[in-house]
Amino acid sequence: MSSTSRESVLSAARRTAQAHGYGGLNFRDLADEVGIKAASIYHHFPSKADLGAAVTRRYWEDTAANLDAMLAETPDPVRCLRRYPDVFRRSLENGNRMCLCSFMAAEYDDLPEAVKKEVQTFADVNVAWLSKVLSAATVVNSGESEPRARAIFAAVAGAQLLARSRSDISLFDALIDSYRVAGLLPV
Amino acid sequence: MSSTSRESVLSAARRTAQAHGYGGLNFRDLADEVGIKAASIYHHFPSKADLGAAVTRRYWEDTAANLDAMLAETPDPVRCLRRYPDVFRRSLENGNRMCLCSFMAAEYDDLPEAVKKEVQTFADVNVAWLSKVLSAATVVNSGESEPRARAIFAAVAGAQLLARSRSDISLFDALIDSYRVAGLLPV
DNA sequence: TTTACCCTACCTGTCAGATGGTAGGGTCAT
DNA sequence: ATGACCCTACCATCTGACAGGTAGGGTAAA
Repeated sequence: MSSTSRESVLSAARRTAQAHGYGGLNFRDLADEVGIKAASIYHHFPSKADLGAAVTRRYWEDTAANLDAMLAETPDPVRCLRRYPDVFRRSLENGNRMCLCSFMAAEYDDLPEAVKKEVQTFADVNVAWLSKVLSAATVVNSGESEPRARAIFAAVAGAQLLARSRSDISLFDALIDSYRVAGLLPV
Repeated sequence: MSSTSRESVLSAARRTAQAHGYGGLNFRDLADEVGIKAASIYHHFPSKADLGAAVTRRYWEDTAANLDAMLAETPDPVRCLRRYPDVFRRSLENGNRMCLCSFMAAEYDDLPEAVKKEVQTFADVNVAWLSKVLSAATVVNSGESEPRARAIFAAVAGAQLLARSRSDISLFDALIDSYRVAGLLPV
């Protein structure tokens, strides 16, 4: 029971930030959602910046775990790579939300330093995983896997952003498909 | 002399929104920047939503004009296509800012309806232009130019987002380069 | 040409609501 | 009796919005 509030705040904040960004987070609404009072959140997180950093850190930790689980489940690197866009697709499925860190990349100028750091780590985690799987798949010349990983990450994030602005998941699917046709993603 | 304030508000709002989004716009700061009082902005724009829509509309109008000018200046479609990412690069050069409509795509849930409409038009303008130039360049099978146009638009927007989150223009350049290597953009 | 009227552009003053944050106190398990 | 957890009650600040006023310029009937 004890640490449940903290966890609830964390996951409510995550959901909210995926729809409204860091700026859209506020203690009162968060508290209402969790069922405690706004001031009580300060017991778990000394400031909004701390909450933001904790949420973002948890976000990339979860993502890293998901990606590793996916690779364990689908060891064939080409098939696994094929599933990568699903990670971003799921946010859209979940109420037309988007990647927390893409949103925060937009809000970059207004982010506390600690939050910026976690946002960058999210990108690092994705690029590292993609780079590893690309290498294993040998779809790309060795030494080219990291630039390609970055390109895939950026392009998929862009596809999510555009699809969100139309509330249209099929647009996301079409974009990923076009990336494959064009050769950015392996077929 | 008369309509100068309105224009000043419009361009100040554009600069601000490219760094802080629609949510980052506020009448007082805008008024300070322009040199009038906050309430006076209501003389030109009846509400924040109206201001937001006007700014966004002006933004895609300017972009459309820029793209057309570029095509007039560089009629060779392949060479012109090569210059397309520069449109997005310039925002980064200008104080690590980003595309107004990419930012607003993230803020989509909190946007007034009139603003959403203009944001979508911005995407339409870009895709239409890219599609036209892709067709002329015959780098893509006919019928494939529009999906490819969308893919390029989304990918370039994603590259800008990632580069912004690192305040690193050379990362943007590297991403565009990777897109070319991968075959998404013509070399 | 004077009087009456209207328009544009901006101002002062104010308000209600939201926001991040603080002080200090209560409850309950260990 | 100590600390984890949560509360009530505030506060300062910011925000979009509005009411009402003013200064200057144009228009037009008398």
